[in-house]
Amino acid sequence: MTPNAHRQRNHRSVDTEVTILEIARDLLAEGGLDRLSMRAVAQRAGVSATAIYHYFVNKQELVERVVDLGFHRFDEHLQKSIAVHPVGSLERLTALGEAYIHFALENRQHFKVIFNIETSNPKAIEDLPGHGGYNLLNGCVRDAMASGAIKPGDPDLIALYLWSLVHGVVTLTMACQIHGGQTCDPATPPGSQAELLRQFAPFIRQGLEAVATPAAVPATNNKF
Amino acid sequence: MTPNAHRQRNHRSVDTEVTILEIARDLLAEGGLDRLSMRAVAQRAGVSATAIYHYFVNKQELVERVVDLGFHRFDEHLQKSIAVHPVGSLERLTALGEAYIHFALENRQHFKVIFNIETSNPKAIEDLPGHGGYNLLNGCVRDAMASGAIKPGDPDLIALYLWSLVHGVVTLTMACQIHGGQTCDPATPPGSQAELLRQFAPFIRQGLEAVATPAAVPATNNKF
DNA sequence: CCGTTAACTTAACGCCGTTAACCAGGGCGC
DNA sequence: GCGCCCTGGTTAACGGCGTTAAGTTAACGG
Repeated sequence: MTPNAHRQRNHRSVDTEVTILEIARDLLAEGGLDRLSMRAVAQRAGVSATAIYHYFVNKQELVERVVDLGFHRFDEHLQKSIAVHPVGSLERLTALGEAYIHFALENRQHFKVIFNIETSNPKAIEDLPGHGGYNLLNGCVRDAMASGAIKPGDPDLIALYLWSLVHGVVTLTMACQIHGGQTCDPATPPGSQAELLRQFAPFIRQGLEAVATPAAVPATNNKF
Repeated sequence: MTPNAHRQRNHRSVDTEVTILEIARDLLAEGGLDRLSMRAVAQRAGVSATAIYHYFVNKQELVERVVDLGFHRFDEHLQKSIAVHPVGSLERLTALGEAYIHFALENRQHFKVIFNIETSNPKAIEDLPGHGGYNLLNGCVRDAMASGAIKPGDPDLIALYLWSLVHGVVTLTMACQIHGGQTCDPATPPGSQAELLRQFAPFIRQGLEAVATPAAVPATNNKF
């Protein structure tokens, strides 16, 4: 409401638009896409529902704008998380993965909408701000490869591999609670999934294939 | 007392219930949860919308029943896919992963609802039919470990690792089209993601960590 | 001062899930 | 056979949703 911003030919209030966006963001975080209704946003903003249509053509665009905001927060979160680790180190890669998981589980509703879910019109990865964290990951992989921390190979493929793994941990966790070794409570503490990723580290580093003497252990052949 | 008593006596009802379920399944596959409306199901079934409430307490239960059906189809699909491969082989594991991806991308809407997405009340993995394919995977991992194809270790942890990876490929693919090396068209051919998984095989088997002489390649330190 | 236009309103449409009330008809005890 | 209840339906309606249409108010440019 503060009309300190004068000299503008268009008296379109940027304030209201920002307010709507923030309210939409909050409602989304509170209860997902169901809670984020045009009417609910309008009520909380103190305007009529149709007023929103002066700033956004429809609900989809409003949601997309909110998602865009979330993507930028996501990217910032990731960037901060790796900043303290030396470039090219495996720690930097690990921190990135853990930050990914952490953000996703701390901002579930946002994350769900961010990564499409039901919107049914998947965006190209190139359209996402920060490529959905992919370019950060790609950079870390390239650095790690250049520094000799990981094997030489196609950095894009390796980045995709790691991304899939971490993203899978997140989505699987959101779908059904996973017990990372021992924890099975439905509360799902935020750090436990990052812990799970840490347990995966040996597989990521050394792989799964047996190295020598494959005839040592007798096969038990349990069917299920 | 027990609802099973009249369930057996009256005959016509079972037909309609099955009809409703099948229509709901079809509608879901066609256009997701949006298309699956009580009224749409009713119209296609030739009854009034409220008639459905004689068989299902609400939409959520109807969806859950449909999801349950989908889970069983999913499990059957996975079981069939590995049946031709020898127990304990890596091929069996690979086939399982590819079947997972294949089913998911061929039945996107089903898969999305199956793996929760927005239902916001995640089921425990133990409640899922076939544990969401997890027990099959677990068995394959144990067999492969017993036969010496993969390193000894915690089979549950390894299964979770592989599950996360494959699930990540699927969910990431559904979120934004991923170009597995070269393909970038939005059509997303069904086999290309399984191809992606096949490209991951070296990482899964041997890991990423450099094995020797890490000082060979000069670091270029590209930031992004 | 007047016309334009941004900002916002109310009314309404057609969906949606869901509830309430009602009704036909067949199996059952009497 | 008669009355009863229960099953499997019906129609009407409520409140909420996204969205459109039309109208209103006020600030600005000329």
